[in-house]
Amino acid sequence: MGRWEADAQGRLRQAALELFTQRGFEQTTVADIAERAGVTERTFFRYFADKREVLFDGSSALQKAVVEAIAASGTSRPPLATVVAAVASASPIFEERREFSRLRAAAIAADTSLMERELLKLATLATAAAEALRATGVPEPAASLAAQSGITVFRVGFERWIADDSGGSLAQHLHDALAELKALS
Amino acid sequence: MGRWEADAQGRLRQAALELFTQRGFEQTTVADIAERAGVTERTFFRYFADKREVLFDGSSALQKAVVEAIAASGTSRPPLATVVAAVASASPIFEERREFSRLRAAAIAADTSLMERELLKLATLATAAAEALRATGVPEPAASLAAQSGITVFRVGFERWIADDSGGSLAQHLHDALAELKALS
DNA sequence: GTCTATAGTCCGATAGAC
DNA sequence: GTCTATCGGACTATAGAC
Repeated sequence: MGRWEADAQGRLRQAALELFTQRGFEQTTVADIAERAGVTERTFFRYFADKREVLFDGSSALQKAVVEAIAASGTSRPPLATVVAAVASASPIFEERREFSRLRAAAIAADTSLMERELLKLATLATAAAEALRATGVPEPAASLAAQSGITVFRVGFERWIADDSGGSLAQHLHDALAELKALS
Repeated sequence: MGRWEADAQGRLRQAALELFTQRGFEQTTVADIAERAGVTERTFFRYFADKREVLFDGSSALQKAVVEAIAASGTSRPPLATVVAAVASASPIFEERREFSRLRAAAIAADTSLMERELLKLATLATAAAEALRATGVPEPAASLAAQSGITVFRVGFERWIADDSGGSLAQHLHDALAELKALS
């Protein structure tokens, strides 16, 4: 064991979420976060490219899971159902951390610049999903439309899961949102 | 007329697009833009809340047009078709400025932080469209799903219109993208 | 680990239009 | 005089350079 406490990255993430929740994103400086985590400002920027990124370092794992699920799904289902099923297969990532997910979503909803970053991550996820669909033989523009619509289902289903106090699962809310979207056409 | 050249805001917008196109968003400072427009940095921030916003001050006009078109459309059509028709009715905003639209889209595609702002504006537009749909009696979650899917159709149709050198109209590309999305379900 | 450029805010000052 | 647009300078935090 070294001179420093272990898992500086995890402590920074936790400190940031607490401070953003208490006093808001703008009222929190990187120096505040670093101090609470017991490191210097410089160390914060070693782990996170910018101040917002501290709430988003899990998004690459989600993207990896979704892309792999699409690649493994074959061509049996229609592409929109494939994308939603891929997201649903990754839903334990959120179900296991419901309170964290709730606090994180509240912090993002309260700050416009965090919302921008959230939308960028979701758009990047949609682009990766579209590429995975094309690799299974889905042509454009169907691949992009299915991928972006699948992410729309995720956004709406996720929002309702966060707001649902009756214990419904994220997977169930995703399923319901997909059915609603299909009913629109 | 006065001491100053007229339309400082328009000159700033034009100067910004030229500089972003030539050397990129990050390599352009606000001082550069202000200098080219013949004003000071301080004046730039009187017109635009931040450096990115200089490319987005038309978005409120688009949102107003879309919301009014939805409100005027009644309940005859299904909600997804209503949203796409509302966006299509605003398409002259872009058709009349195709070269500007193309340069602006290229600048946004080349810079991540401009893409974040673009996504935020589109999400805000979708939220406003959903509220307009609810006002015509469409319940949730159908209103949010139809609004976000309508914006997805806009994104895909717009991208193909920009890339289309054969003279197809934006309205036609929106119509085609909607048909493709319906075929996915 | 220090140093610096840029974004963005705040206060006030000034010059012309009406 | 009042209103509006511009300008000047000091200031903080982010973020990258050295």
